[in-house]
Amino acid sequence: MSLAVLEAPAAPIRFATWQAPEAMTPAVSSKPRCSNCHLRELCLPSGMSSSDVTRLDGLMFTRRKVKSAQTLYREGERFQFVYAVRSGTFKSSLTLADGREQVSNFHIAGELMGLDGVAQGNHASSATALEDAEVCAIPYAHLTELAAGSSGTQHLISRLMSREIVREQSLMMLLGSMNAEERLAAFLLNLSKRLKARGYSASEFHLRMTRAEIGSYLGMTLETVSRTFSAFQEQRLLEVDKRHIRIIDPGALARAFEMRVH
Amino acid sequence: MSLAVLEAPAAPIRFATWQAPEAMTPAVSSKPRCSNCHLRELCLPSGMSSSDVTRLDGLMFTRRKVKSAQTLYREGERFQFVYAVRSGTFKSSLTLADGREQVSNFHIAGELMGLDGVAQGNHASSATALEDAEVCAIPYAHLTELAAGSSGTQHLISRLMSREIVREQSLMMLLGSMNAEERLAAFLLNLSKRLKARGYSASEFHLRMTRAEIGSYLGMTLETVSRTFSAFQEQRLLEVDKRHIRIIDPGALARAFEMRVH
DNA sequence: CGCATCGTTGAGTGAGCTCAATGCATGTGG
DNA sequence: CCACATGCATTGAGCTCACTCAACGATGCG
Repeated sequence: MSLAVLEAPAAPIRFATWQAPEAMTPAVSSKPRCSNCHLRELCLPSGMSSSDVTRLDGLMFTRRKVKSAQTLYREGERFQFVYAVRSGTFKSSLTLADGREQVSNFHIAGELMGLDGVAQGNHASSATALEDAEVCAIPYAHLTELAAGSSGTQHLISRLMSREIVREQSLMMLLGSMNAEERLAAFLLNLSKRLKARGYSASEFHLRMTRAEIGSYLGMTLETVSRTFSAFQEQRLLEVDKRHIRIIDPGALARAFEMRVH
Repeated sequence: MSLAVLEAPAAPIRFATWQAPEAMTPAVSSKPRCSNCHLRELCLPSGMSSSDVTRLDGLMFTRRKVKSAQTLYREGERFQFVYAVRSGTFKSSLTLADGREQVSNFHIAGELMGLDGVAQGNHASSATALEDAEVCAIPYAHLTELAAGSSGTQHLISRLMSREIVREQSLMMLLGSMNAEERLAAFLLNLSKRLKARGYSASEFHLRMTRAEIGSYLGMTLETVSRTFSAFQEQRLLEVDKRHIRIIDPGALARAFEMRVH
């Protein structure tokens, strides 16, 4: 890959009209629908009117199981599908020249992956399952077809992308102006909120990623991640047992970086 | 502001249909058009077919002059317009709790600002002119109206947003895995490329931002920026006189970080 | 069982931070 | 026109946080 901040403007790209699902995607018994999905409040239809969600049911997409450590797509591959996580956890990552990987995001149920591929028509990052997972593979060309006849769907796509821009801006802020404790605190509180929104405990959870992956995401080494976990435990903010985390004092954890970010 | 990585999913947002331009935007003699703008290859119409650009001429927008140090919009303000830079330089920034600002981008002629506002309906960052400047203020609601009748315009918006996502991913990579010299080299080469694409010299230019702003953007202190400039000068990679930069050895500058990013 | 992966912890180091002094350019008011 | 203030950049000195290198234990898989 090459650093996008160094790239010249992109060449024109046209997306083909969507056609029949490919052989690689396993056949499903009955057509899956967004409107009766238990993740509809969090996922693609989030914030849509019910009539728009009904329209979204016209969307042809397939479910796909992904085993732990398998990749859903790799950077540079042709961009065809946007993926919504149904279950499991994914990481998005880029590979640096020296072989190290840079993790750019983690995705849990109800979250979308692959929108970075729209820009160039190729995926800008790779997506790897951190545990056995299932996704909805949504043909992007078909999604835009649908959007052509529905301003609700059109706004939806724009909003999802803009949200991604805002999210990354925050992460840049984190990487640009926080120390190790603040970074890890922000990461844990963010994960906690997302899990809570999905009906899981906000205070106790299991990390699906290694210390190295957390470190890569937060711009620090795995040793520093480990030491910072230990430090939080000594301060009685957390209980840490390998990947099992219990947040004892969320307030103090929040204060760790609310000094910098209001 | 609050860190978006900590936020729960957004509430539904509807954009009003665009109406007449507001009193705050000065009247213009004749309706400005994209199709005969000298920046059309770089700006909004970039990569569009000529028929789509003709369609884009239906877009009602106004020109607006901005004095140095004036803000175009502030974080939290209602998002109404997307801005295209016609001349001058802008910075996008967020304000941290301790009063420090975090610069998230610099914008020069032909570049867009404000797309981060789509997500929440409010601007997620502020835009400040670093020199006297002029922008095209494009009503976003009107842009989406236009997109509803044109898949080319619709793709354009998606692609521009996706490009922004990819750009920020690169910056995250920079902030997460590069040292001071690599960061400054990447910044200078990026600026050089963008200036070259606009017909300016790639090797000699004037920085419109302070050392503090560069430092904030790159995640380092102004002193380290200054020292790194001096180091590059000693290595005969640059000639630096305050804000005037001459790149002597672009190859060596590129090698400074091509070791990490291919 | 043996090997690989993952996590923890220690010791030492250094890149980049903070604090501080100084110089230069520009603007302003008397 | 001078005196003074202000903003920006440079440079030095010292320190510290997070990095590198290393050892070691635990876990899990083929």
